[in-house]
Amino acid sequence: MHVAPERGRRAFDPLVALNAAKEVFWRHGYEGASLTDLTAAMGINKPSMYAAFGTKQELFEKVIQAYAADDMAYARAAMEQPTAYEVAAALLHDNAIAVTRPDCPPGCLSIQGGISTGPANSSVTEFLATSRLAGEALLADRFRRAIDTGDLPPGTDPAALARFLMIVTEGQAIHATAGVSRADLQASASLALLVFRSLSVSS
Amino acid sequence: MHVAPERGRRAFDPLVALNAAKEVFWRHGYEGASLTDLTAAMGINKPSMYAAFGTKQELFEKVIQAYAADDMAYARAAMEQPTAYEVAAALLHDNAIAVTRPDCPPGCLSIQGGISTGPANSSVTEFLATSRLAGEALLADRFRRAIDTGDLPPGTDPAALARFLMIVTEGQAIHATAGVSRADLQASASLALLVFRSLSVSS
DNA sequence: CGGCATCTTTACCGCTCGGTAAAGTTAGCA
DNA sequence: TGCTAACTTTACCGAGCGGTAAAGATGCCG
Repeated sequence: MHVAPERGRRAFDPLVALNAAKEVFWRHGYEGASLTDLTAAMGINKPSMYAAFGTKQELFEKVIQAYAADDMAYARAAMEQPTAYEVAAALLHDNAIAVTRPDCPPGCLSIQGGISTGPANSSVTEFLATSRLAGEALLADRFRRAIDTGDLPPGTDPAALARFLMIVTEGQAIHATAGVSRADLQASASLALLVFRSLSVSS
Repeated sequence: MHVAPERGRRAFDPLVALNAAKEVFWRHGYEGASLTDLTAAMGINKPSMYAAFGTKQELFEKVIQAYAADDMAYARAAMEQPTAYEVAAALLHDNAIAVTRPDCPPGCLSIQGGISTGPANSSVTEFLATSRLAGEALLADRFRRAIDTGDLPPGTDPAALARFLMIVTEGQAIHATAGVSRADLQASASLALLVFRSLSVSS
């Protein structure tokens, strides 16, 4: 697993190229992004792409890793808020911002990337769905701790609450791709947060 | 606009074929569904498909019409409920059912069909987004009437409320494609409906 | 400066895509 | 029964797909 020392140095910055590929996948999805589109945006030819990142699917996986590390950092940060309500508020409001960045395509790469694919690429769809559910499980854990500390009422279903919030973020992402404004998405986030006022009263 | 009387009769049922095409588009999306996949599922050859339905895009438009008429009937029915709360409850619960039908692909054709496409088919994405927002406008109108009749508090923002509910339905659809169960989606619907308890208290 | 490992470029592979021309088949009407 | 209009079948089109072989440029090291 040792990479040989490079003799003839690479003529492009892999990080810049990866970010360019990310935007193309984000806008057109895994199958909608052709290698011609991708390499044109990356400023390199197909064999260079192949040597640096592997197959199209391997490139996509690296893009997803970069996306999770950079563009999804707000979600990890939200979970560190002191109270469950603040966790939810940060998640929903920061998601409204994330899916309407003027310097990025609208929506969320995890959904745009491959919510549906042809029969040959169903593994892409499954991989993205699994990783979204993994994030939801982390959020449920956060709410479980909130129940333990008395921050949320004992009867609360932490998994259901996490699922509801993730559903809202996904709906926000879909809405963003339809051109709905950041302000309107934040209004819906505020509306969604009203459920916290009734949590203690519900079963 | 008069159709010539048919001499050599068609050897397949166009409605059955259209339903078969609907399932393929629903599962694989507009671009992920190849003409080969589509015609195989429809039980006909490409020229027959072409003669009966036109181009792939025209076939897709006819599929969407059938989908709106049949599979989205629950949404129109929900809006006829007597109170705003019952409208929302019917919409969210029936949507949870609609996106998890065992005899249909998971999720919603409007999202699966083309939430992202290659550069050549962006019109499909735009068409679907526009029709989703049209449904949302109808829902906002319904809430506007509810405010007029005193069913909803005067300070309520009908467009924001409609947007929130549509966001939830879209998130449910995405969740359904990840394999989340109907019962879990209905639990999140019940959670979302809690916002109605706080509507009078919010601005 | 020569040798060579590396990267980049050009050109191309087999395959599938959406779409169609033309021949073959079917059925109603005279 | 034979003509004719419609539909179906077969075979194919140019274009673009993901991926790659082979030749040409580049730069470090001895």
